[in-house]
Amino acid sequence: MSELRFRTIHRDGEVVEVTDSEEALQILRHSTSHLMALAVTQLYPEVHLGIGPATSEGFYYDFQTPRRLTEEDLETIEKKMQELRSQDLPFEPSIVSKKKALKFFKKEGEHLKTELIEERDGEILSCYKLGELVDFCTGPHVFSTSQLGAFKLLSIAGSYWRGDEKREQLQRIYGTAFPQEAELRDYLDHLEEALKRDHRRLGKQLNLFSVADRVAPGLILWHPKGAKVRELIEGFLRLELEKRGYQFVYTPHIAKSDLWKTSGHYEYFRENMFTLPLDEEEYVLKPMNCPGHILIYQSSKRSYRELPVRIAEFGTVYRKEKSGTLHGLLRVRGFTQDDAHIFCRPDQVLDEVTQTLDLAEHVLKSFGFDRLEVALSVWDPAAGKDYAGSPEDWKNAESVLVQALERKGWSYERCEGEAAFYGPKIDVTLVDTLGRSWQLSTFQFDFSLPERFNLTYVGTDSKDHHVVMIHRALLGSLERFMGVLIEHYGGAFPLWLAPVQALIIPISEKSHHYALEVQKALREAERGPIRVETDLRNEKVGYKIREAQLQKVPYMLIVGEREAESQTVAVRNRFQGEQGSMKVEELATLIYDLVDQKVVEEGH
RNA sequence: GCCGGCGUAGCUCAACGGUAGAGCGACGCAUUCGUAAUGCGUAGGUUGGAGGUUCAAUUCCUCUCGCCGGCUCCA
Repeated sequence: MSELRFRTIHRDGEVVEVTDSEEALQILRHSTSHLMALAVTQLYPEVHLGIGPATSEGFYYDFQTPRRLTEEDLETIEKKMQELRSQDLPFEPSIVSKKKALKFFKKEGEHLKTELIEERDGEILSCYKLGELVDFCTGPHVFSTSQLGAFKLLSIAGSYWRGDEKREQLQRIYGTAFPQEAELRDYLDHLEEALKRDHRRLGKQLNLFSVADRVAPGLILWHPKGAKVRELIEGFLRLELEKRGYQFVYTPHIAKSDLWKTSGHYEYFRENMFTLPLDEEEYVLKPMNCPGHILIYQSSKRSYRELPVRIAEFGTVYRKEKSGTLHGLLRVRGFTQDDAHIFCRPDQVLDEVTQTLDLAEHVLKSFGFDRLEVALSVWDPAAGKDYAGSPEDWKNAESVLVQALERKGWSYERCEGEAAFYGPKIDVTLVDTLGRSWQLSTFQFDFSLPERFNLTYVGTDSKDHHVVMIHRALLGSLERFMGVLIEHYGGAFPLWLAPVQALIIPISEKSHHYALEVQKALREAERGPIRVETDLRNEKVGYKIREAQLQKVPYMLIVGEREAESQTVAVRNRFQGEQGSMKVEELATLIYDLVDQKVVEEGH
């Protein structure tokens, strides 16, 4: 981003030189949104204005529109904007009394603006006039439209007024703006690049998974290659968890609704649950794994000596998500959580939480993720919500989470009122290539379920005590994680996760026999099978290589008569190209080393 | 769920009231080839589904299913 600084006009008419580029960019975008609003009101006089802020990627403006605008209208609006910009219109601030402002906007029929002004404290407020458009706005703005940079309108979408789905729906026009034309072009290129990495597109191209109309929306068919990657992810996790004392279980996919009544899900999570009638009974397709794990915990009397008990499951759950929210692998109706529940004594909680954060960090780093954001969600005692657990419980739990975060040295954002009703939590999110945040790891206290199921252990005093329960997931859901992983690597999985690690390419039929020998040797290698396939099709080498490249296979092993003669393979790396010939055992060793270290090669 | 857009061969896309087409892929034949596409041929479609308007619908209208961009919600 270029150094950006310019003079702005503030609400009281003061002229200020903005030197912070980030702030200047925000002002530029906000001012561009006003220009758009002016263009829209000129073209379609019947529209009413909502709000039009700058965002991290650009800007938008919400309009109430009697005639529905479509994508085709964007071009017209953009042209109008260009035209208006060239008139060098000034942004003119004014301070007016609330009373006068209300009178003005009421007269204009701007009921949305009126609503915002009415809720505003104070007797005076500011407006900005651009052309004939007067907007209630605190500014600041650029001086005049000639200061605006390059802009482009991107999309049009619905949005609820004030983000409330019970209120009317407006039309939102998204756009972006940059100081320089070249920066805008770079941004548009970036969007296109992101599109190429879209996991839905790559899922199809690399034959990893699909979603079939005839099955249902939001339910994933994992094809052999996608299933292989998932299996590798699960295998790695299982190993790491078992090392740390987790015990794996399996629990049924359906259970009588009574169980969900006890857990409280039937009451609080009902609209998200699939229910099935069965004879006189009603069954529920499990939306969560906790009740099953709890019943396993409860299957015997637990002594303080055996705590903590850590019960883990790759548990597949089903949730009735709203149809409009479904999105490839990232938002689905059936998904598998890498779920676990820790049952422990109060004095063990801090260590457990800290260890779990350690584990999360280790696991996420192993997959090549290091740009993470951490949020601590706590209650808002003032919200008057129906929280489970006592104020002391909440205070203690929060202090444990904070201590654990401090031990890790993680910076985090404290989100008041964001906790679930049953306990505070730490969430780890990852920002994907399209700039969207996806929650992966979560660590949640639960004050509700131990109560509802009366979960106890026998203490040293031989009396029953309530156990502390923590829900935790590291990858969140395997579906979502797979989606994030695909986009992160643009489909070129690191060697240890690649569904096919090497493709053997015989030069002609004459080398088929040797190719299959190499395949056998690698599949039956001493340190474990290497995932290798052979392309025996009647095609030229170049053709097979091109396809392997497009399939992002880490190694291509070209074999012809020379290689058969010397018992070698000609190695080609998907990023570095030709690597020369080596003995089959040498190649196997190379692969094992890279896999053991979970190396992420250059070129991603 | 809501608002807007879009559904044509396995995939990517043409045709937009007048007999549905291309490239890639698949299959067959020839070729036996050295690091990102060998040539020729063949098959493949109730244009997502149902109804309607019309002499005639892939094209226009209604409903429905699905997908896409957002909003709300969320792993």
